[in-house]
Amino acid sequence: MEVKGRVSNSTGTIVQSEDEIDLRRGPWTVDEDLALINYIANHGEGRWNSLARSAGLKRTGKSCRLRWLNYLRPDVRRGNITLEEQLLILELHGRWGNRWSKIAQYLPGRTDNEIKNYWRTRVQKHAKQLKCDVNSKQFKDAMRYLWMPRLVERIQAAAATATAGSPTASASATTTITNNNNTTYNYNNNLNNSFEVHSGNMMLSPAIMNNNFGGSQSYTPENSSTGASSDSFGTQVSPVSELTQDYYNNVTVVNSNNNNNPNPDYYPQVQDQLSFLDCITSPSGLFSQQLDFQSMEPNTPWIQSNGDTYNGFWNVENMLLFQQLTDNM
DNA sequence: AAACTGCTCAACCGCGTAAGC
DNA sequence: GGCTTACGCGGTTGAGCAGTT
Repeated sequence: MEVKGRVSNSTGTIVQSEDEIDLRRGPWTVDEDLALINYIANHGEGRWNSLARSAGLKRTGKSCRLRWLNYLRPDVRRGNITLEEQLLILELHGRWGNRWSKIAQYLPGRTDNEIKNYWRTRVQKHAKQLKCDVNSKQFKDAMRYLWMPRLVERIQAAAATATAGSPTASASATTTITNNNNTTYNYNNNLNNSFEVHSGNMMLSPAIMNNNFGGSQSYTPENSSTGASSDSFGTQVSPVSELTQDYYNNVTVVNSNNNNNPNPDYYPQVQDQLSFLDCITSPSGLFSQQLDFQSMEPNTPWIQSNGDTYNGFWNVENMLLFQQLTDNM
């Protein structure tokens, strides 16, 4: 797809500025991705307009920035949104609304775009099914009193299953992924480090969850609820992720600092960082409004047997619960 | 097998704001 | 203070895919 950049002058005549000649739009090609990755590896990011020109990309700086931040960054995390992430998104959206980038700060590796898409496609869909506005009190209460407690239950269950079922593995273990072309990628280098960093910075890291829910094992990639959930981090690799991974494994963009963070700039310490323990237990915590997860009756199935949280939630039973909830208000 | 429908998500757009001159 | 440029954010679009009829 290639479009010529065109603008109209004061008389309405279509003119073509030098900068807009051959300006490309639409999906990025592998070559473009490589050019961008290569350029940023050598020169760093920022100054996106000049970067686009210098890298020989016929793209706007804006487009380059978006492609890098949302897709090509080595630490961008792909795959399904995990249960912990779902819970966090629901809670943080309740707190901040559509402040996607702010919410994304608490989900390392996730982009604001991804969270926004998640909210629009999954959460808003259920509001639509319930015939109420996503910002209505009814729907917010349904999320708070039905959806979120069930998510916590699922997270606990996943943690318990992982504790019982899998031997503790070394955090430095290699994760090997083989794609359809039988190309193998070992996640024991930078990305594995970045994964550990993710777990360390993650507000709802499995370690935290275990601590809060009675688990005692230390966190490892294998026993993480990330792995136990339907999420496929580490098992679902997009072509471009492979490209980036391959590039970073073989062409080498090595971060040598000792904190294992490949690029600390991506995850600045959030000033008012939340404590999940506080969220659950503190009277001033996020979930403090008469919400007691531990005493919630797990009477209604939260998920279907296929593990699909969303499709299984708004079943008849929960719809009735929702009805009762709204009737009592 | 073809047509249709719904969903997902990458990419674009417009706007507000910060920074630099 | 005003202008320009760059950046970042949130809203929206549309291509591609999967599922259904």
